[in-house]
Amino acid sequence: MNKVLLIDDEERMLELLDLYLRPYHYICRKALGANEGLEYIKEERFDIILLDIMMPEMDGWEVCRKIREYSDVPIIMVTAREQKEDVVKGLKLGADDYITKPFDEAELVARMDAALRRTKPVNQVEMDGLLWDKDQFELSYRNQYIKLTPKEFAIIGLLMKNPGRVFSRDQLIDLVWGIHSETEGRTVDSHVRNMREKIRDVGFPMDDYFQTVWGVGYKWIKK
Amino acid sequence: MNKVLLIDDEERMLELLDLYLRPYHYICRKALGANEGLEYIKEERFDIILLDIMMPEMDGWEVCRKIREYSDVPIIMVTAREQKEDVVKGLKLGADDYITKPFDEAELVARMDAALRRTKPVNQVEMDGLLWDKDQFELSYRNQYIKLTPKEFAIIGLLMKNPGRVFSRDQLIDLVWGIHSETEGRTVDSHVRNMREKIRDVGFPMDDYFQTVWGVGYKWIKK
DNA sequence: AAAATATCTTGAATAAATTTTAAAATCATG
DNA sequence: CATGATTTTAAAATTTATTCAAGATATTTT
Repeated sequence: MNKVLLIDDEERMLELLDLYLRPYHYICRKALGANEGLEYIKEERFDIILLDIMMPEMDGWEVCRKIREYSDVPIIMVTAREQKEDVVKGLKLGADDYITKPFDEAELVARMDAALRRTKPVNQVEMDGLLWDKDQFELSYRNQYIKLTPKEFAIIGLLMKNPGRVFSRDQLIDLVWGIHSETEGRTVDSHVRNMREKIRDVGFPMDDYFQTVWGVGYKWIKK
Repeated sequence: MNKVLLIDDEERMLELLDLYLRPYHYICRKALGANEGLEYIKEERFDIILLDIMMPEMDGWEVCRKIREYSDVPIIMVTAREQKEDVVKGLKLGADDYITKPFDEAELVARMDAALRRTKPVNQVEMDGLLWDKDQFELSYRNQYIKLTPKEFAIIGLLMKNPGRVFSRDQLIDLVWGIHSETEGRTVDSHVRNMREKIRDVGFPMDDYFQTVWGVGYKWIKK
């Protein structure tokens, strides 16, 4: 879940954005106007900010500049389609991207995701109690620590970060070992075997999540 | 939305390209220099790469060659107007196109669009609720997963991607098995039979879509 | 620097699933 | 209704995955 701050002078627009984002991995706080927005920012930490450009109290660029004085939080500017040109110039002032009204829901979410991704690498993934934490080099399930080797840890991390996607053995070797590796496919199976055992041992339903895709590779199920 | 990787040794150029592309259907990741670029490629999948030719660490062609060792992602080379000649030779090394500085915004986008169109494979098709997804190696109907074998999956994918077109058994063998296959036509029937059963079982009206063209082959109906 | 330990890689045996084949039954078409 | 094409069926052949053990590498400890 990511915390979004919406800043706009129109109540209606705040409602609309909130409604759009609710079904996704975003939780909105609504600020009516620039000043209220700046207040919130001082008190609370946000993952991303959606900021209207045309506001009466203070224009969006001014707000953007103020935020940038003390924070690198990603900012996406919101503008009417017609003012596109101005924005391209304005982006140099520190915003990360912009989006035009009326919104395309998919585009909005895609741009927000992208902005987040640019600023925040994925170092943690959690799935039904199984927690992968890159910073600590630790995989754990309900507070039980699972001791993995580096290869095992990298493989499961890659899969968990990309649920649903199948990786062939060759792809895994490229991504985990590096593209110049001479290691052959069967080696992956060995690591997979050891990893499966270790993770099953702590009671995690490994087979419901980590699956062999016959003739293709392995994948982590998207729930 | 398409993910672009920009590789250049000048911060300024990265910013400029990013600004140009933002208003379009492109999201940029900026890599300062060849090594950083290669790092990103290892970690992330991109739809297209914009690669500067003149870089200190490693020249663009070298980077291009390295990428081509394991990926078919479209690559567009970026060069100063004066070095045009060299480029034409160099394109043989695996790049898809090139563009000269200073940029014409429209041309840049047009060339990128064209490169994508040429190389971007279709990885998803949907027909009346039946979804074929190559990345996930999954066929599903109304959230029911249909377990297919690799051959079955390839056959139905090919047909669904080419609705209305009839494929003879020989054509299917060439396209799915590869042109050097010795497999004979009757084998296709076997796979077709198994596939039909599996897909009917989840309630999809298979026979309305997948049809035998008597004396010729099989086709997927175009709606 | 040597020894101890852990990890990685490989090959071979076994198990599992898919692919192919062949033959019988069915079907579509003139 | 005769003919050739398709579908069905079942079993054999082949391919792919898993497991296991042992040797090679790499890392840590002494």
